[in-house]
Amino acid sequence: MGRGKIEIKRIENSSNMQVTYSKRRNGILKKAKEISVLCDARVSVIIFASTGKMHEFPSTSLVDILDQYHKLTGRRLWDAKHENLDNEINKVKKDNDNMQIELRHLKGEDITSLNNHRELMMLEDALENGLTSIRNKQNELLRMMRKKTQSMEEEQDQLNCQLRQLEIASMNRNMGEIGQVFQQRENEYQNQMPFAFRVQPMQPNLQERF
Amino acid sequence: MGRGKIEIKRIENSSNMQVTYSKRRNGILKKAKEISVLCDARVSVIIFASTGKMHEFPSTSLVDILDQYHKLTGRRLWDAKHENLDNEINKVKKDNDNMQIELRHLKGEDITSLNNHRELMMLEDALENGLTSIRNKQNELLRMMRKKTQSMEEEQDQLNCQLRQLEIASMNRNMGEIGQVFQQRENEYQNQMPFAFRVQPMQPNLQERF
DNA sequence: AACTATTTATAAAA
DNA sequence: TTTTTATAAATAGTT
Repeated sequence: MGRGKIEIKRIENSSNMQVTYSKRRNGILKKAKEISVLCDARVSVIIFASTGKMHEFPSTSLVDILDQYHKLTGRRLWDAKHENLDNEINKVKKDNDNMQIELRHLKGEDITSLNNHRELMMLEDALENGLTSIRNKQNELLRMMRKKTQSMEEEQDQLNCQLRQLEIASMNRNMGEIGQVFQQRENEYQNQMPFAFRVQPMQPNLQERF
Repeated sequence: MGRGKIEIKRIENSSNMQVTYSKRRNGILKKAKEISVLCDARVSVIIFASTGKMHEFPSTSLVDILDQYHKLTGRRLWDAKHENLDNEINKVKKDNDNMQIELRHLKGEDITSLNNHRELMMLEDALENGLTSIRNKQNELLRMMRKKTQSMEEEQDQLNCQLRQLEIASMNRNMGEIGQVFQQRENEYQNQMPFAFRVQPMQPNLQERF
């Protein structure tokens, strides 16, 4: 279809090839669009020029087409990662379902389906064990709290005691100052007063404890 | 390009469409091959008929083409899918972990980490509820079993009764025969014997029940 | 990028 | 389906 017939072999003239490529590429994409409309077909065309540039029809939804490709041919176009993810998700989902059922059973839901005694008894045992553990734990907590409060009380006692001692010490120091004042005066008046009136420090025994 | 010009819109006549599809499909595949040779291009054409049948060019190595597609466009066709799968897997795994923890707690395991009373009490409640449900269910089962045995007993009683009746009926029939024999004899000796010795059928009231 | 002679594709018919 | 054939469409070579 042109001025002359051409052989179907690589066009060596680069610019000729470029032109032909452009024309034929448009032709194919147009025809792809046409058949998809005329015949209700799904078409994917991807063309890479030798230069590396790409053109495609349709411009989207290749994923869908590839899914269909996989379904029909059994040829898997996706990589191992995809498959792994699929497998993993299935496994995890199964685990999930099982656990959900177990949980619901433990909570006493959906047990209408359980009609054999053995299963019910196993459930009961599990629940009783759980309850025992929980109550032990609670008791333990209680004991710990009691211990804690007790030790806190002791600590407070000790602190109170220390506080009192500090107060006493402080008081004592004041007393000491007063004593010094008296001493001073005593010295001043030493020669004027007989020894019988000399003042002794108050509570001398408390000073020993400091 | 045919006997008449056609509009590019869905061909409603099914067999016409079929013919057109076949011709145009061949046309596109041929042109794909041609451009790939003429212009040293890489081409992938995949066509699905509305019936689901697939044709492609080239018949292999789509994967390579898709690799190139990815390199050129940066659009990784499976990234979106992978991401979705990743998200889903993470979500499900999280659910899984939570459920596992809940399960272990309900079973009284790993509760050392639970140090607040509120949680422990909630657990306890859940377990007690579960236990109540289970026990209710067990009671229900027990009741059903009792009912069942009761109805079975009743049925057996009834069967026994019917059996006795059959026995009685059978006996009665035998008695009847014996009675007939006596009757016969009676007839035979009727003239020789006075009426005072005539035999009456045994247990005449049992016959009424049959 | 347009033109156009020619080839090719294909619509309708068989 | 495939073939035939008249015609539309595509395009090779030219401008």
